[in-house]
Amino acid sequence: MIERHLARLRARHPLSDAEEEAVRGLVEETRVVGPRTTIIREGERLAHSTLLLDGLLCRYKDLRDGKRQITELNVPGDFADMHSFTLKTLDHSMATLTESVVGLAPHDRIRDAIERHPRLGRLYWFGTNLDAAIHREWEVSLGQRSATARAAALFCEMHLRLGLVGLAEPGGFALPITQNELGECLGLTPVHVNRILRQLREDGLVSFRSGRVEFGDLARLRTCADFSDDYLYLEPDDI
Amino acid sequence: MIERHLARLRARHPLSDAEEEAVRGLVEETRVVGPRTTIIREGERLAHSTLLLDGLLCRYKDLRDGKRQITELNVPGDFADMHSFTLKTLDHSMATLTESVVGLAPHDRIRDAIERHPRLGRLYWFGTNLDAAIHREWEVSLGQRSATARAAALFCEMHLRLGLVGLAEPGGFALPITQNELGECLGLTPVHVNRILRQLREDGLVSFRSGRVEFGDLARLRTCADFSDDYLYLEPDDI
DNA sequence: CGTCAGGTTGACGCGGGTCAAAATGAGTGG
DNA sequence: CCACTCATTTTGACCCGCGTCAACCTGACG
Repeated sequence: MIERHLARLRARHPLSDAEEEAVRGLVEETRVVGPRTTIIREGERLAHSTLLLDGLLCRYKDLRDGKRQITELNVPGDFADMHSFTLKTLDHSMATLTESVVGLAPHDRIRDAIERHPRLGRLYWFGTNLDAAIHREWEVSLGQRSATARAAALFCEMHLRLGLVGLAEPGGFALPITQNELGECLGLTPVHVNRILRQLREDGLVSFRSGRVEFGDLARLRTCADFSDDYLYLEPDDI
Repeated sequence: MIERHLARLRARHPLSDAEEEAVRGLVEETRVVGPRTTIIREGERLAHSTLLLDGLLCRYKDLRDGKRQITELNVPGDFADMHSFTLKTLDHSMATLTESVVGLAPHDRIRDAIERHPRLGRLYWFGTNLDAAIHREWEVSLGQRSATARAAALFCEMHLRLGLVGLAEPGGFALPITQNELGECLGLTPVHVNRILRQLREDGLVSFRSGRVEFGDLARLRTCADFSDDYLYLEPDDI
């Protein structure tokens, strides 16, 4: 199942055989985790990074008043917390949204692989910088976009990211999360999420129903979100 | 002026003499840039990273309707766009807020230094992961905090980050930006920024006037913001 | 003294939050 | 197959934080 991770790496940067071999050697152990389970708690000391092989994860931060903000979603193929390699402890928690399969990659294995293959280090560094770019785009959504545009932008993003690992079709994709969880991504209450989903559906832009996103008019949806995919760095490049 | 950068690195991780020497060799050229000047435009291809030696920078993204969201502020000592080392092109623009002095570090010098000193690579990787942590905290602010709490949280963050490089006093610090720019950080209109600043001032928590932040009651301000400094990773650690 | 950027204030409107209740639908056990 | 439970979705009524619009004030600078 590590193929998805390799596919995602290769989509942007070619991999040598030796690099591929090194990547395959990173995962020490795989685990199956049930849905809605916190797997890493804010502040916990970590000696491994988590590769998402299948399922859906989120990063989130809790607030005093019981609310939480989801700061990113992770799709299969993502090294969900490669940043713990240098941070040692995370400023946020991580939880599964659906049942997931994760691979554990000990930090010392990562360090060895990187020292032997410096370019691999740059590729994984790129990966964490991509996470930061996604965070920035979410900041733009949360700070400037209307509720409707925020939802539209999220659907556009997830469509492309899931597409990279073969988990999206041209007309839609599975996103098995609740409207409440969608609200925690978008900084909205579940009630208002429900209202804007209805509006997007009635306008024929996109429908979100029983865990699936189905596009009605992708072009108009992109316009509604003022969406540009630049921040996802889909184009291959030297590194 | 690179001392501030070295001080910031050393505050979290000890540096060997060889590493320090390598850092000193990164900057090829320094430039003075006037206030409110865009120095890197979204999408531009970059062959160097920018070290902020003095002044204040911001990263921002423009929207179709003319608004913009500032996604992070950079303080002296920050490698403002180390992420361009792996991304090659940025998903956002960068501009000075005040007159600034920047050092240009060519990517090939960075690559050499890192291959010779792998730990230095991890230190700079840590730096970009810290940026991502700051982005996440801003997502929390933008998504969940009230306007007042957002401003309070930003003042707390900048106090600590500027303090790390000796640019803050216990009771306040210089933050020479306009209320409009503050609004672009917080996702608020300048009018509303003005109102909440008045409220924070009248409540005796903090005052923001003619480019300076003066704390009235730091403890209550932290409570008001639900602020925790964990995400700034102030504690030294092995890497 | 004029100009102009930025700060300040007030009146008013709207997007999204809050509260409450009902509808739906996926289990689960009898 | 039905009855029951519980999470989730849906809808309506109402409210408030923040945006909008517009005017005026302040201070730096020529």
